[in-house]
Amino acid sequence: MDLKPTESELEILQVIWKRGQCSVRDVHEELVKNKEAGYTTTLKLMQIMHEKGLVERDTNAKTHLYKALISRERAQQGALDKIISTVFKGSTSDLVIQALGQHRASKDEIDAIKSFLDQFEGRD
Amino acid sequence: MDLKPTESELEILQVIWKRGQCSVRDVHEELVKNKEAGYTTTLKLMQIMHEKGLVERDTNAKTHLYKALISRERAQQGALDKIISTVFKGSTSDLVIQALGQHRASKDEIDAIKSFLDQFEGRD
DNA sequence: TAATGTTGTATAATATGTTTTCCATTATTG
DNA sequence: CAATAATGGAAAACATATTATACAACATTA
Repeated sequence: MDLKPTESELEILQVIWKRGQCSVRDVHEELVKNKEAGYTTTLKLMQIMHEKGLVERDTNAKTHLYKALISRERAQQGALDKIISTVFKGSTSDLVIQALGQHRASKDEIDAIKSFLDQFEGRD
Repeated sequence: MDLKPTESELEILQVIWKRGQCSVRDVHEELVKNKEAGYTTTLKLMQIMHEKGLVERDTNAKTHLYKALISRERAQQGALDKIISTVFKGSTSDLVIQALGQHRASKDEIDAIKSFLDQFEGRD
């Protein structure tokens, strides 16, 4: 299984991840809030995603319901792996530092990350 | 200016960033260490990158010399912005935590990140 | 100096992958 | 059954990647 969603497929996955289970129309309504898109375009993409095994669907009712077969976490990791190797010379800490440096995190975020880091302390 | 390098363009930029100034052959020799590629393919890609304004070139000598017009940092930020919005719901700290969680950073890396975070402390 | 080989760039054609649209068909339900 | 909504397939429209071929510059040497 390849399981590497394209750009548009990710937009659709976003919606499915958020709502859990969606009809094509559900997804489409959500997408058009942010961009132009024809209904059949959304439909077609979801069909393709089904062929690729990115989503499954329940065809019992008239309106088919789609669910994600790839987790948000896995897609996140895939995206991270890709950019770490293509622009960050393989260095995760470079990525982390660049992300934090630009973003100017809030105190809460910083604390969340610090306490997350504490988990690892004394483990090596 | 759009300035969003494709996958292959990034591979080429890697080499240029590392060496500073390159002929097509320089880049090509480096690329073929890691993958199959025809010389004219590399040439064509670099020509396209020139058209897009990703690189500039000095055509005085017979062998043209290319330099990057986009910095590694900017490409990194662009890549980060993209995946933060497409898979991380806009949350930078989610990205950081996911990156660290998977990667199992070394103590040195953790310390580097912590001290980096300390810079921000008390700034909000 | 004319012929030849080498190395480089340019261009055109082709292949591949993604996104989008159109339309005929099928299924559901009022 | 008719109206409505969804599906599936074909194909156009794009973007990206690859390859083949042509041509220019230059050095070498017979």
